[in-house]
Amino acid sequence: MQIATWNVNSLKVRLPQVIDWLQTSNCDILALQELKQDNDNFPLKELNELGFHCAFNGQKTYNGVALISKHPIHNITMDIPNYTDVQKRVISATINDIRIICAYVVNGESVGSDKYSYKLEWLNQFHNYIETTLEKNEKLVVLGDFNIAPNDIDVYDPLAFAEQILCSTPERMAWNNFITLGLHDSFRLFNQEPRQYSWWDYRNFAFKRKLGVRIDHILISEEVRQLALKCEIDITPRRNERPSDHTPVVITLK
DNA sequence: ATGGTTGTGCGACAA
Repeated sequence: MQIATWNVNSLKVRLPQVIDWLQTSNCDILALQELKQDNDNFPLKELNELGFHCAFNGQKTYNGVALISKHPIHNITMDIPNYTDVQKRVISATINDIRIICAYVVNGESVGSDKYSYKLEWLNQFHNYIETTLEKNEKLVVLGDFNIAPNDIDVYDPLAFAEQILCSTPERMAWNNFITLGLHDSFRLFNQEPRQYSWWDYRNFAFKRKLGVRIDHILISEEVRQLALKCEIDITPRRNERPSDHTPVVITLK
């Protein structure tokens, strides 16, 4: 059983790549972020015809998240309950007895900006939502674009990124608060190497120059950790024509 | 590099 996360930066543009990747990877559950389209435009018919179940929470132009699954999707929850947020960033559901939370965390633009304040408040609300969910679901996977590089090893130039967006102490504290809940950074359970990135800026040939950041993550509860066989970043889609700036991260469970 | 590129949607804004 494979579960993956991928920020596609426009599902409209990336749909052929998503379908191609679903078929070549043989992934069971794919969590998408940054659909950048409203629900009326979600390619439901096309994905259904290929045998996938879908749940989606989109909006025009920005944000938007979805779950695409070979298995039926149950108990779908949109957004963070009891937190008023017009931006569509979260969708949760149960698939094969595993509770899945797919998130597109606020980017935050730059430290000290209004968007940064929103990011920190959003992360606090998200933490509370995960905590509540964990009380009711032993098998939990929280995955998506976290827009946080947890440690200096996750950044190509730690000095340049020090206390900047994606790497600031308050953001990393928010990440550590997820870990304190008992969740594991599944990628680092299996790989301690540097230069393991999930996002590369479109500008300055960042991908070719291997200047990336690891900001897309799969957090797993202890009960899921017992099932985990591996977690890998698949950089092949980043080599596509007209790629997303992010690439998929995939966990394999027993 | 206070630049650079991509996406939405057609001018800015977001990332």
